[in-house]
Amino acid sequence: MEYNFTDIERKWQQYWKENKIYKTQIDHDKPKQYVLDMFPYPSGAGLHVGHPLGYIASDIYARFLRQKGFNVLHPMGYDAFGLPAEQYAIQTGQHPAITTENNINRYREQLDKIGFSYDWDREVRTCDPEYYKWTQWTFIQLYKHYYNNKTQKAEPITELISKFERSGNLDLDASSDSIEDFTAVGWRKMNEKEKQQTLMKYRLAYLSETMVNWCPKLGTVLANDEVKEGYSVRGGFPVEKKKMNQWSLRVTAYAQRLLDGLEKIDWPDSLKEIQRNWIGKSEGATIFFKVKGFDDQIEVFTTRPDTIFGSTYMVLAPEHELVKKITTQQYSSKVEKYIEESFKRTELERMSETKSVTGQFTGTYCEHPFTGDLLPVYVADYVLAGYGTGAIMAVPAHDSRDYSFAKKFKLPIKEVVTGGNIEKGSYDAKEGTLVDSDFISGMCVPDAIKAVVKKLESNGTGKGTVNFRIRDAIFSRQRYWGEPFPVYYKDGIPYVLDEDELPLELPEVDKYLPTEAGEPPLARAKNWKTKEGYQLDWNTMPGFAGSSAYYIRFMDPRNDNELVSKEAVEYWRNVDMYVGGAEHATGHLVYSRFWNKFLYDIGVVVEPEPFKKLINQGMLQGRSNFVYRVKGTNKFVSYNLKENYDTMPIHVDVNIVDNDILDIEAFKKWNPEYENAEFVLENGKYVCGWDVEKMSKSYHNVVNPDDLIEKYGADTLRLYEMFLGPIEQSKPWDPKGFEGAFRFIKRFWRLFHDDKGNLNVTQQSPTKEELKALHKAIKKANEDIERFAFNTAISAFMTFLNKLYEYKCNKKEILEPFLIILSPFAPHITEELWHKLGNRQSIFFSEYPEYDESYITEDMITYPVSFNGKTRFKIEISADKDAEEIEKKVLEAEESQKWIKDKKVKKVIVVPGKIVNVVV
RNA sequence: GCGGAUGUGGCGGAAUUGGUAGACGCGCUAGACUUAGGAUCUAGUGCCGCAAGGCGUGGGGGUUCGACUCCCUCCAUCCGCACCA
Repeated sequence: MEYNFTDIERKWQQYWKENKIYKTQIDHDKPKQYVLDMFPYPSGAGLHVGHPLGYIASDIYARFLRQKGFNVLHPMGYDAFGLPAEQYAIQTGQHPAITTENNINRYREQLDKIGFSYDWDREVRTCDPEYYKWTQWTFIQLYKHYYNNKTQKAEPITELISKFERSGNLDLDASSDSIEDFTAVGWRKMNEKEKQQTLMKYRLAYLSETMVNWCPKLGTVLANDEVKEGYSVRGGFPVEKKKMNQWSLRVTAYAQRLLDGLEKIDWPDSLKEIQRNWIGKSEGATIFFKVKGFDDQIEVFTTRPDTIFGSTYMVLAPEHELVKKITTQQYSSKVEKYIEESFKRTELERMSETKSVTGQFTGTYCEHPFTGDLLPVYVADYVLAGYGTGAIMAVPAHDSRDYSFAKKFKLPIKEVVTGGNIEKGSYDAKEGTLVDSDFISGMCVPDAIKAVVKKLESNGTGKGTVNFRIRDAIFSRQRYWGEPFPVYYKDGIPYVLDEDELPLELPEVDKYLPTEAGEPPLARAKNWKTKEGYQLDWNTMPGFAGSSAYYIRFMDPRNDNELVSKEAVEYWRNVDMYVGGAEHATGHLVYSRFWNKFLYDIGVVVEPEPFKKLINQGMLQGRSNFVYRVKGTNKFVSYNLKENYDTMPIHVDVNIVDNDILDIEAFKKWNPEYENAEFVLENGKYVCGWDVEKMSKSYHNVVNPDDLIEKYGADTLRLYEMFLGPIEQSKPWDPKGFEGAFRFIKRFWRLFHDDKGNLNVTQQSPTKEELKALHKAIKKANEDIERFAFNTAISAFMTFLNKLYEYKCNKKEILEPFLIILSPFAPHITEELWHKLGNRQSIFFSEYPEYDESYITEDMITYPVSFNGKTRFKIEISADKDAEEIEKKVLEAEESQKWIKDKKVKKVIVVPGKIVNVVV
């Protein structure tokens, strides 16, 4: 009898569900482990085989840890707000809640078939009011806090107010928008509106008029991480800059802590590096340059204060606030024209024209703070408004961009650091000696930097500064399908709702489109007002709002009184193992770290970092097949004959190709165009070409997990996905290799049965050899699961199974532990056999077998003997022999003579237990 | 341009600390059972060579008794960032 996986898998999935095998509760007697997958956005396309890769890995890990005695939290939910459901709603009028619900049900069905060990009682959906109540709650807390740089944490805005009342903002060091100094008297003189406007500049969630990424096609603004190379990540639509009044989160306040925290977490280096670049810390100096003829100063940021004596002109970004003010009459029309043109150019054009430099002289000059020389001030869009101060001191000799600008506008180039050739190009390296630089001449670059900063600070013309590239996250979206802001407007001033009014539920609208006036969809909602009649905010929150704290909510998902109870958060603390794709490096993984740090500051969570260890699963690529059509005909040539014809390759559905042999009949039916196709065969077969590509419908190489489960079963799918290779690597899906995993499952089943399909397991005591094989497998499985190397663990199981066939072993004492160590990988077949052997409880309540070293140690060791590093023969030597005896044995051996012959033995290296190397 | 990663049979990959390179699986070859098999089992399978033997972890160089592993250098591929001052 063959293994009937369909019935057996269904049976146990049912059993696990009914008996709530995976239900998890706080248990103070057991150590906890929190194993989490990045929860999916439930798309309409369903899961393909690449999707569950990480879920399978974490599931194996979670099951393993349970058997090792840990209390494991392993939940799953849905990141359910988002654009695709809303776009679909715009097209069809179907409410996004319905689309989302349908997609979730489909996902759930697919997930269930794979046999995951999630505690579904903890499921959360970000679009559920019970859930987003706490997203809104956190927003309110962000609104009610500011960041105190002195204490390096978020503090209540009420404390800020009392500081203002005491001494204005004079001795305050807080993260804020640019703001003028005011005294306590000044504060008291402000009216309500002015006070609110002032506070807004300090809040961690704040409303401000800023340059945003506006995507007209999506009708919304986007955060920086949602834009890539001038296009929206979702949808790929062009994005432009626009000034708008928007909510933002003051992520920049946490920049240093976000950077420092990376040191303490176990994440892939590449991912940490991406975050470091994103945060973009650079140390340097801000320097003030007096503008001649004005009271104003231009503040610049530079990482190379040492090159200050090489500065020959100044540049302001077109958006810089001083540009208009300081431009002389003579140049004003030219400057205005330049600014206008540069605004017209989209980000995209600006980027594609990297090489050509543009700019315009303003007619004004600045004074050099040390020499008093006059430097011309230009406006040019190679200087970005959003970075540093939006102004630079140009040092053409030591900055390649300044160099090409200087060349174009015939500005002087003055070398101040040795090592380059300024005739040919700029010398940007931080190595060399300062020259022609007054008090720093003769110093090396690092010393010169320090000396200049010191001087700037002592004469008040500048100071040492740290600058970050990371920007505050824009938090408003002009879309329907997201969390409404718990915000209303009174006399044009925003206020947040009381916490007991949450959740503020998403209202119904007649259309999911902006209004005629261009207002967001929520402006369509009837009576979108507080009970006092104040207008509620029309924006909704972005995708990362709901995903920033879902791992916290999983700890206590049904708590209606708080985001998470003290008891739950103190027990589960944070995620021990987080598995997901690297594409979230600058989005979700930055925001949730920020969100967590804020919640940490206000005492909601107890760990400064949300995800202790993180593993990125690689992508599963598709393996595409091709047929070769003779150009201009309906004739197809087999792969190895195609050189004789003028052909073009055409993607063919991988489902009608087996082992690269085309099913010709299926091909004819596949597309009516090919119904009468002719074929040039080799050996009576049509051989297809192949290539590894992205898995995509248009390449006809998508593999669907449901089809595979139907044909081979979930255990085979799980096993094969893990066997393919290291989890973090991208690798192609080989449909043929899949059958190897299936063979293993079938062979495993047969080990327990006789030819007639009856259970056939004996009570005999195992031999030494059998025990050795078992304990080797236990050891290997243990080590490999711990380092997430599931592919090698599976090959150890295969080796073990091969051994048992060799020994013809069907002894319970060996097979039962084998079931347990295989069960995290193949839960269904092992559960079935476990029960067949007479066990009553689920195999997942059994204890992981203990590995015993004594079974593995060998009496005899086979030493490879090499001569000059080349292995020549092997020799068996008793394990208790010491190096001297081994050397003697080896040299006496007959085979040795052949390699020594007349040569002299110079040296013999013996590594006991490993190898022998003879140098002749 | 900057930063990171990866290069091992026909293919996916293994070698955890410098110690038998190619485990395990796919594919392939031959055979057994079979009406048949795309089921199962047995044997073989890095390359060259009849063999002895030689060559072999992207290329070149180095350290070492010994290098996929460490160092230098070059090449290729992938990913991230990109006028970031």
